[in-house]
Amino acid sequence: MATTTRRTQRGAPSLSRERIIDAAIALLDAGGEDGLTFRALAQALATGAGAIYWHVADKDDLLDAACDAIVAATTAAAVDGATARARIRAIGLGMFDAIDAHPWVGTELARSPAKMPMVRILESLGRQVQASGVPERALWTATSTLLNYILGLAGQNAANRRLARERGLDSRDGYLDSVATMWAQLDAEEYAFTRSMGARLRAHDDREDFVVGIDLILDGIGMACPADAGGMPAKRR
Amino acid sequence: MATTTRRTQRGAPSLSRERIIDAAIALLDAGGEDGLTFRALAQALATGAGAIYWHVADKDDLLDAACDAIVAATTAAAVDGATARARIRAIGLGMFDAIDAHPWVGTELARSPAKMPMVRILESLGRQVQASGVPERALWTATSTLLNYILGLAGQNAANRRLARERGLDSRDGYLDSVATMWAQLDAEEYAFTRSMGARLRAHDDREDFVVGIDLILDGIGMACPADAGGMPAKRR
DNA sequence: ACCTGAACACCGTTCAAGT
DNA sequence: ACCTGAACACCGTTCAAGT
Repeated sequence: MATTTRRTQRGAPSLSRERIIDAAIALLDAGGEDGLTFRALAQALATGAGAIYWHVADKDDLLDAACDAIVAATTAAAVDGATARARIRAIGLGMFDAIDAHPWVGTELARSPAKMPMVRILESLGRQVQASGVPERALWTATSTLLNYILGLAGQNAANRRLARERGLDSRDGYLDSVATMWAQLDAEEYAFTRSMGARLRAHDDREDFVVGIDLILDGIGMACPADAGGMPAKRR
Repeated sequence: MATTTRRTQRGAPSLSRERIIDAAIALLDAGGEDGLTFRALAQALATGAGAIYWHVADKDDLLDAACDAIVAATTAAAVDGATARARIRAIGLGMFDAIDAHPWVGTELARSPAKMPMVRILESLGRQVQASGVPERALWTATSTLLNYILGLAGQNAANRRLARERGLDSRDGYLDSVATMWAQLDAEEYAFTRSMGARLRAHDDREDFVVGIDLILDGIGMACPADAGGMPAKRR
């Protein structure tokens, strides 16, 4: 930020929790989870490593705060949609895109349940599931199934991005290709199903498949599908 | 193993990939992901840290192999069930119990997609989804939705166990209690849904909820429910 | 109150040297 | 072929000392 220099001139504290979190996010985006180091952070902020500990408890605290900054912005933005179903899709897609832009968020979500980021997602989803008319006793199961699905996919996406980066395969296609090739070398009998999915793996669109999965769970919950006439669950897709 | 001593006496190689993996699993079970260290491993095997690198590429390789040993045993054991639906439940529960016994497996699965452990689960699930009569074009989505749900829950369970351990809360109840207490302190309006789920959180049974989630997804897939007369998807639970 | 930066106790990994 | 263990290049975290 250009304002930082001026602020420092005036003698106001040069460091703040917010500046530290912003710098941490920048490092994480640039270099993945390995990119965030107290030494790198200190250098980026032109300070000593120890100074950071005045504003932040430890690395876990910093990671949580960075993750929460992304998740809070995402859940706050995902409010569009005419129906509850559409709004649930929007929340899911918001998380998908956020993790696409910041893969480390997917890893961090898997590491820190029961913290604020998770509560935000739970609250957003739960409200919409409730609004859709799911009966009281099914609310918890329905919402946590959705949440676990989203988290599972988030973790996988994050890990895939990390592996692609480590192997120097920048393009998503190159990475999927290498996985499909590995699948093709599996035993033909023992891994018949996996092998048969190779073509699908190469061709598939993560984001599209993600929404189909959400819809499938919503069907299972028994939530009315807007395309349906009578509001009964869709039978097949 | 008792035979190890004898083997060493005969001058056969004292170290093997298998022995290393077994020792790694023991360390991971005893001390979580932090418990596995090349130094601790070397000490447990009464050898030098460098010797391990003759049998194992690096820590990632070791972690993958340890994870795969657990997952392979789990998928191989989960073959029971009269219907495809029952067999899918068995696979899911097998993974649930394996991660309950070895929480680090949940973390590792989130870290290494497209490796053998994941392929094993994908294959087991996919075969049963296929056997249940899900149409060809829906196979990929149905299977990967199930897989992502299982992985998401696996990761959360693993993280919860790790946090409970770190905070010294051995009992599961104590940990859930601390989370529920945190939820109760949230803003009453902004987090109305989460707060309303506090009682459910304290009372719920992870394992039972897990199966309900699987059933819910299977309903969404449109898989026949054995309890149903006509084989149509259940409408409500 | 806030910052500095050297120091501590660890890591994973490598590698010359041994057998 | 297999093992040893010291050494290297890192970590997160602490803490006396400064302003």
